Amino acid sequence: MCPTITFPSLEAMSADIPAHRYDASRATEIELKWQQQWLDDGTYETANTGGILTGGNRPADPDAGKLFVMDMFPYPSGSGLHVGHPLGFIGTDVFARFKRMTGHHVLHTMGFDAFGLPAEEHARQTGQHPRENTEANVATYRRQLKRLGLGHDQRRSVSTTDVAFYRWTQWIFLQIFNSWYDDEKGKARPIAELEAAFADGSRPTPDGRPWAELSVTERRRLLNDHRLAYVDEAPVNWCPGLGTVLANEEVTVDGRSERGNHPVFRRPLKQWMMRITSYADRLLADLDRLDWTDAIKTMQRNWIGRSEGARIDFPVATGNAEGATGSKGAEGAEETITVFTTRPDTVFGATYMVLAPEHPLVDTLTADAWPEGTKDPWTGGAASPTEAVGAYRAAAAQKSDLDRQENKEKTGVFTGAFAVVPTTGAEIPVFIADYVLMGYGTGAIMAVPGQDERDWEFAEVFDLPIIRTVQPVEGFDGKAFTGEGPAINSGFLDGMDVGAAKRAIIDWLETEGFGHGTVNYKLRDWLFSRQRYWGEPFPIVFDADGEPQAVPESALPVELPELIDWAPRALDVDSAPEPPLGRAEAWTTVEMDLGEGPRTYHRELNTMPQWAGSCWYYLRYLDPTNENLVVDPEVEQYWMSDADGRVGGVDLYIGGVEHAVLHLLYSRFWHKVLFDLGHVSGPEPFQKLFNQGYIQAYAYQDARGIYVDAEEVEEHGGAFLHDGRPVTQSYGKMGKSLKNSVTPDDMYESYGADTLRLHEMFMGPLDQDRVWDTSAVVGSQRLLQRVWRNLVDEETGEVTVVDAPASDDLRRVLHRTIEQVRSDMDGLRFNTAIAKITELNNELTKAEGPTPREVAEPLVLMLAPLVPHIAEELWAMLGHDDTVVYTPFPEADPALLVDESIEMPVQVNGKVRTRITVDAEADDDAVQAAALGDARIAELVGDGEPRKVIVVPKKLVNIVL
RNA sequence: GCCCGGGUGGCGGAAUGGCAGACGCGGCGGAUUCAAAAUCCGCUGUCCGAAAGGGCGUGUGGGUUCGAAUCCCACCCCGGGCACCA
Repeated sequence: MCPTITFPSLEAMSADIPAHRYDASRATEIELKWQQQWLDDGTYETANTGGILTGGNRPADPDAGKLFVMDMFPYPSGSGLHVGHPLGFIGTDVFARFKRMTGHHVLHTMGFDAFGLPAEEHARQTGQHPRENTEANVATYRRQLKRLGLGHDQRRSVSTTDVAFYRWTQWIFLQIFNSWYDDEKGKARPIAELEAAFADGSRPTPDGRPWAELSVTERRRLLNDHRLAYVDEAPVNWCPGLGTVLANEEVTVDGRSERGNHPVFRRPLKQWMMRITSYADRLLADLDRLDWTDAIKTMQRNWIGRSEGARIDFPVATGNAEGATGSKGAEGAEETITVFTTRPDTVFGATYMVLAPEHPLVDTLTADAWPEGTKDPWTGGAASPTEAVGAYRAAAAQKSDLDRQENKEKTGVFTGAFAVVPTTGAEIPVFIADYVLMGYGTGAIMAVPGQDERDWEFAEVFDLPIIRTVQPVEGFDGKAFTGEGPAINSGFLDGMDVGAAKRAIIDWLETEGFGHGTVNYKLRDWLFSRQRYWGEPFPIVFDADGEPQAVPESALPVELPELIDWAPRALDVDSAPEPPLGRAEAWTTVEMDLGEGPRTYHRELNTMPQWAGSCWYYLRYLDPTNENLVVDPEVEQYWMSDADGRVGGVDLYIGGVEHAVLHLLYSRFWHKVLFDLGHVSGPEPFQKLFNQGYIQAYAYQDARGIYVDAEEVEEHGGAFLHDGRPVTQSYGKMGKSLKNSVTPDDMYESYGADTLRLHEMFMGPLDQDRVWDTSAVVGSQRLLQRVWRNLVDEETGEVTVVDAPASDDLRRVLHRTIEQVRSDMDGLRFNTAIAKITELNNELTKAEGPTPREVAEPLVLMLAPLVPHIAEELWAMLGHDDTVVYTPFPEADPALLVDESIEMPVQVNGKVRTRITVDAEADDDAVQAAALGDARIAELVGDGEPRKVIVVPKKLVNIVL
């Protein structure tokens, strides 16, 4: 036998690191091992209580509370995940894991929002077909998320681009299409019920003709006018840069596309709309029932923009007819201008009217010649009203939204028409001006310069009279007065306060037939079609008359045709949008029998917007394989209802604040429609919403302003150097453009996934933005190393934990830690939970001798939600053969939370001067005596009596001299 | 302009009427080491002081309170949202 010579490994020789230290390579080994184990065991598969997906885990306790924890699903861009992306994912995962350990039945999974502009734009950049591109990106995301150790039920993961998924997106579209909003009942109803009501005469047709006398096309049009999804020719946001139209919500304040920052133009176009405005009041009212932050609720409230006021009809005094005045109402006049106002009480101060340039009445009203009394500035220098109006409208149409915003000087021209103020009979001139917007209210206003700043400005420019109808407060020296005060110059309203005057004038308007109290909303109907390839096709065909008809449910899914040439064409401003699906020639027409025998129909060539899939994906998580129903009602009820009498829905939804009015509003709307139609059990999708902060990173620019690789920058005495040259520090979103990305892969290599998870949770409160600093990550790794070292011998790899009892002090620290960690985790305060765990571990480090099992095990269990892999490993090393995932979270013994004696600070005049130790049960008098008896205090108090002594039980003593 | 957040050591942050700065990063000192790394121990808001101890200190100014980072008033700065919305 040859003598064997053993060499220490190179690594051990060079680094001289103990063989069993918890370092990056050990972490990686542990992590990959447990990830495979979890997968093999189906550890994160959650059982439904009924329906199809009954396999998987569920708590033994039949009364265990359910918990549906969700992230806003990502769109898999493929341009590289950085450490900022998974912050929220880790947050939900830690919470879900904590809740599993406290006995809850937890549903947690993740899907992919893979249709829509971002995915298509990315495909465009890579030149790949969107489907290939998307599928590759989804696969990458799945791998990256798995490497993080996220406990998702993989069986429930969906992608919006799966045919099996978008089949149901189309089905929901048909539900919406086949519904109308019954204002009396305040809910959506099947369109068939409206048809029945027309047919049996219980509901008259608009023109009064019996249903039976209407032609098929007339009936169809009438019904189509009522549907919640309808085609409308309306001014839309046309974005040639993206080759598509956009929803209002997708256009930024400066009139550019939210995606890609391309200019957006208004142009009329036939498009699909969704009647979200019917739900404005409910979307607003139900916000009160949600557990969301006020910031998000406020944004939604502002977007919905409810305001109370009145509609008032102003008869038009045309040149050839006597102006209709008096008490017979506006019906007698040839034309009336209806305005919306929040201040009907100021109608006596209306001295002119303004229509939006696009207002439909403008053509009818515009006079042939300037009437008597026309002032010079009113004409815009034109020879006739027709000419002036034409020129002004042309100029207004040229203006972009940005122009309008930047230049708020008042412009306008007189139409040559006059209207009659119903309360006074006064004739006032009618103008058009672009400060009145067609998209709000009625597109027309009564101008009351005395009480409205904009009207005052206009009145000054155009030399129009100003009548105050509210008495300004003493000392008011401004122009328009918008505050509270008694009515003046207002006939029968005089002396009333604003509220009373509003009520009185509305009564009068209603009695006299000149108007009525009403509520107005800023919210517009939702533009729902896009001229893009990568989206859900509409399950709609058009008949020979061009009326849309639903594809029967049996014909779903309407599959997206494979196209070689799918890219939108580069288009100029004046070109018409051109849906790429028009290039799938064999697909565009279809032979079908929709009840009138086989006929040829044209398919809808637009696709749905990105939001379609995200509007309802959470429902599919519940029952992802159901081929007969969008979601089994029993399963839906179980996961979406709320036992605590709250509105119900997803129990915790974490995502970015950027979806405050887009996804979160659309989704609520769809959910309410599904609720009205009986497909879901509650009116709201998301009970609790939490917005995680953003991770940003430092970026560095050299003297030329060029960004340099942040990784290569070194700090020397407060100055930053790159390649020896000084650079300036700033910070912003991580990404290629700022050259400051740090990827999870970098972190896995240096520290492992558990350290990354721990660090992201430790950086600060989950809802706060924070700046990434890679050099700080080591602190989280050190914690795990110390925990490891307190339980395991680094040299031998042997567990050092002993079964001897812990000292009383250590035991108290443990139980206090358990108590605090529980409440911190429950409140998503992971940063402070980690700090408490660190303190406990520091106690172990300090203590002489090995760690007692009664501390080691709770420590591992408390860490388990945060760092599941190392926890699982240590749990196994401690001799357990079950997973930590479902092991009960430690509970504090209340008896150990109270101390026998406590230390109390003693203040003199509010400044801490000393500390005394007193019995925890000591009463206030005893504490006071002890404080006054302290030598240092006695010295400060001196001979005199303290004026007052305040004893705050168990907190402190304050002696006032 | 209006509406939300926020402002605390060199840095991330903790404390929501009761000991300001928990926990971590960074820094300084020590132990260990031939040396270094790693590890462990100690110190680390600031000023005065040898020390004991004391002064000051949570954006600014005022107020309430025995006591304020925390509550109230006014203002400044930073971030976000909305904005000719009648």
